[in-house]
Amino acid sequence: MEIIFHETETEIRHAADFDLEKTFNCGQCFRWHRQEGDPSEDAFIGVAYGRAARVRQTGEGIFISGGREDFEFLWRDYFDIERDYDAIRKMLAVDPYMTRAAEYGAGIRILRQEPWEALCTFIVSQCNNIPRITQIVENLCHLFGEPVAFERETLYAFPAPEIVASLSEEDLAPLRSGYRARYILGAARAVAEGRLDLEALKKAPERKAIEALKTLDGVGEKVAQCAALFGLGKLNAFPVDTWMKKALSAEYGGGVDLARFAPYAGIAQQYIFHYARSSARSSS
DNA sequence: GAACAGGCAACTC
DNA sequence: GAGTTGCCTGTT
Repeated sequence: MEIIFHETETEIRHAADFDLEKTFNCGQCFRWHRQEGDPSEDAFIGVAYGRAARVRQTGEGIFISGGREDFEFLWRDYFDIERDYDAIRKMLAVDPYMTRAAEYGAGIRILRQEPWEALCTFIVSQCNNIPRITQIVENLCHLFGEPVAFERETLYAFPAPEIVASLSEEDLAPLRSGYRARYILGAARAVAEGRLDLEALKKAPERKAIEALKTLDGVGEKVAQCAALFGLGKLNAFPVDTWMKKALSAEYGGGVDLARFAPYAGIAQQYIFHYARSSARSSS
C-alpha cells in the first residue's frame, strides 16, 4: 500500500484488503451512505469524530477527501490502515469453514469508531433491522448533532454524550426508538457524568471493559461485545447474535474454542457474520 | 391481525 | 441458573 497526498484527496494506491462496500455494509457502522453517481467507482459519504469525508474506490485504489492533515490526524487510524489483514486472514485459516469465510470477507476492515457512537448505535440495534437502525441514528444526529458543512451539504456529527444526557425521553420520541430511548439516555448520562470512562476502557483488559459496559441498563453481552469490538478496539471481542448462533451451530455444533482465533476473534466474527448473511441472502 | 426482528431485564420455577 | 415473557415500532 502506498499513500499519496493530492491537493484535495489522499490516495491509498494498491489498497490491499480494503473493500469499501464490504467495510461499510458488513453491519459494523451505520453512518456511511452510498453516493450514487459515477458507475466506475464506489463512493460513500460519512461523518466520524466530527469530520465529514467522501471516500471512493476505483480500479486504482481508495481516495479519501481531505489532505495530509486529515489523513494523519484521523483517517489513518479510523480505517485501521496500518494493520496487515492479509496476515491475519492467514492466521485465521485454522479450519475449512473459517478459511472460506475469511477469503469471502477479504477487504473488510474493522473501523475504529468513536466509543460513545458505537455504544449508542448498538444499544439502538437490539431487536432491530439495519434500515431502521440507520434511520434512528440519522434522526438522532440530525436533531441533536453539530452541523458539519461539507461540499454545499450539511451533515451532522454524532451528538456528544453530554448533549444526549441533557435530553428527556420526550425529546427522543421523534426517533421512534421505542423502549431503547431510556437505555440511550442512561448510557449518555453514565458517560457524561464520568461513571463510565470509555477512554479508560480502551486500555482496560477486554473482559473488564465488557463487564463495565454491561453495568448499563439495556446493555447485555451482545451489545457490550459490539461496543468493545467496534468502539474500544478490542479485536478479540466476539459478539454472537442470532446469525452467528446459526452459523456456529451449523459449522461447529455450537461449541467453538475462541482461542483458535485469538487475538483476532473479532475479525473472525466479522468474516463469519458477513459470510453467513451473504450466503443466506443469495440462497433465498 | 399475528409474528417477527442482528436483545435485554425481570420474572418464573 | 435455565427457560419464558414483555417491551416500542415497523414490516411482512
